[in-house]
Amino acid sequence: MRFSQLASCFLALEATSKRLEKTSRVSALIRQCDLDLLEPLLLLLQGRIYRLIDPREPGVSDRTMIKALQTAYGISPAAIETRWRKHGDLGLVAEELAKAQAQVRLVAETLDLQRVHTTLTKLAVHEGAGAIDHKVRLITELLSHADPAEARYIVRLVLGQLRMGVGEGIIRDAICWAFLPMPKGLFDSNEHCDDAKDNSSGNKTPTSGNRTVFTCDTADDALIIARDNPQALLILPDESAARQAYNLIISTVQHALDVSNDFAAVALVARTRGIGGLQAMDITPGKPLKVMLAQKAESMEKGLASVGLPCQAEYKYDGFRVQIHIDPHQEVSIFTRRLENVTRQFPDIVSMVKDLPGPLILDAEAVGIDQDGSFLPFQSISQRIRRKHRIADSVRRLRVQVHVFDVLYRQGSMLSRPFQERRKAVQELVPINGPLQAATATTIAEEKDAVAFYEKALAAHNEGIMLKAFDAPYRPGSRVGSMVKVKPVMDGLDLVIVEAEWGEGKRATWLTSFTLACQHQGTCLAIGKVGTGLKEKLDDSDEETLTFAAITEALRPLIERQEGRAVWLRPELVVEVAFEEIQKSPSYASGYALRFPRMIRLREDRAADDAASLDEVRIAYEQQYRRGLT
DNA sequence: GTTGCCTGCCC
DNA sequence: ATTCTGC
DNA sequence: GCAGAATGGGCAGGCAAC
Repeated sequence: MRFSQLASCFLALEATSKRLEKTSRVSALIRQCDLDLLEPLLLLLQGRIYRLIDPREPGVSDRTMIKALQTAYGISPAAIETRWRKHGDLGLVAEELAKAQAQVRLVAETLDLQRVHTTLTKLAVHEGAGAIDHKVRLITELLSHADPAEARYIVRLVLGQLRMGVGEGIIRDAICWAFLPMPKGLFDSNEHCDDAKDNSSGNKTPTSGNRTVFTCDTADDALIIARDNPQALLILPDESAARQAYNLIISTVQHALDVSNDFAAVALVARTRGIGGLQAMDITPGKPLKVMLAQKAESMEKGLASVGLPCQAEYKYDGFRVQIHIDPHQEVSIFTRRLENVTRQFPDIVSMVKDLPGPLILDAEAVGIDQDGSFLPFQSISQRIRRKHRIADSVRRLRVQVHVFDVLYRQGSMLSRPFQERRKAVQELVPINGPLQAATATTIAEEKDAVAFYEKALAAHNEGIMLKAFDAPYRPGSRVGSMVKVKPVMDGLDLVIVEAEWGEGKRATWLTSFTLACQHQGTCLAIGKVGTGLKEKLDDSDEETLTFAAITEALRPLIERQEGRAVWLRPELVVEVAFEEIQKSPSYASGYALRFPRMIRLREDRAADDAASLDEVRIAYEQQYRRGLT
């Protein structure tokens, strides 16, 4: 397959926000792709170079890419930054430069998909001195053969930012559309689907001919027929049944992805062994699963409404997520939320669990504790997560305590078991106290129970609580309403904007990142940046809406100097910023920084002198750890 | 030899 | 991590 | 209701620049 085919698919995907159209285009592409190219194709469609579980990384981001563009197109870094500021996307910069060069350059080899992927793979080679030069050469080599559209996507692939609105959901659905039996009549009325099919694969798609029509009474019947007849076209009694059947087929693929985290393997099984093959795929202790994520609740009331009563509440610990595996040989491995293997970094956790009855998969939070057993701030424990050297030393200095809150595998997969049952397994497996312990939890019958437990959690220096629906299955990688977090709302601070940066992607024409400062003896001391909380679109029903456009215009007259994407401002505009915590900062001039900052509103009534002073920040810093003790 | 920028990944 | 947005 | 794309601070490691 030529890389240009992928590039033109990317162009079409970028041009629409409609999910069905995206799904249709992706499915057309994977349907016509040779089976041995499925792996690179599916990776590149996701904007990845390596599989999720592959520990390799390209090691190239903005700065190295600017060097590569400099080498490839002979343009100075300053000029590249200027164009970056204009387009908000280095891929678009490359495309522009490639266009300008196309007139001078004579021949170009055509790039094929396999070659592009293989070359990108080589970015990860670590070879000490000269590594950056090597990466620059690899990128330059690809760009020298790329037409403008290809250049755009080569750059974005290297940076891991396709910005096409295509994620795992659409690729999952596309695998279904391409390789599995489908109910008739669901998307026929959607013109885009037919469109894409006709355009890119004509009438001879592997699955469109020779279809046997089956009439099914229910969605469950349809799934059975689909399993036994890979070429089936399913006729359901009505649209609702057809949709149910479709959802069942999608869930089958989702299940296979959940347990494998490997799109190419799943696509191959779908193509060669159909639904039965997908259903037979199962969790393998030792292979990581994605973790289930919690939604944030605006209040206790809304949180409880989301999970339903009665429910379970747990402390929300300020540590990091660990998925602990014991395989059939009783070998332990530990994975982070992003499926990084951190077993080597945590020998202490390995010894905590090594005598549990495997095979087993536990979901837990690891928290740092000091000599007295009180919690350490997240910054401390984070020193251990990526450590490669002097690990034994760090194990001695930074002790961890592991709070187990879920069991995903115990005598078989527990994913579809109700949470209540999984939680019972936690209690059977893990003690209440000690270095490895069950997360502190309670049953909530009504709101006042939850409030009392929440107060207790805060008094014990936790971030807040988790609320979990008793009957919910474990949904790897999803952020669903059956699991919510409730955290305190912190007071905001009024701070002055002293610098800003132009945005990227769809926010390229606005200032989108703002450096904040507090006051100290007549000068501004930086305390961090904020770049979220503002809206892209004006909300007519809300007079107070703060948009990127509005703040950009408010700041424009204050611009003193610009360089690349950076903007220096006269410190006049005051904004209210919310945050979770004030931290000691090793980098900001004030000595403090805000954890999870977000913009609340403009304070046009305030002058720079009215912004928070360093003393106020210091007081807020000291004060925050007393919360919940009163 | 030391410092500082860059990257990726925790939150 | 938080937040906003489109389907 | 969910996925995706914007954006935050700080950490270790690794390379380049000094």
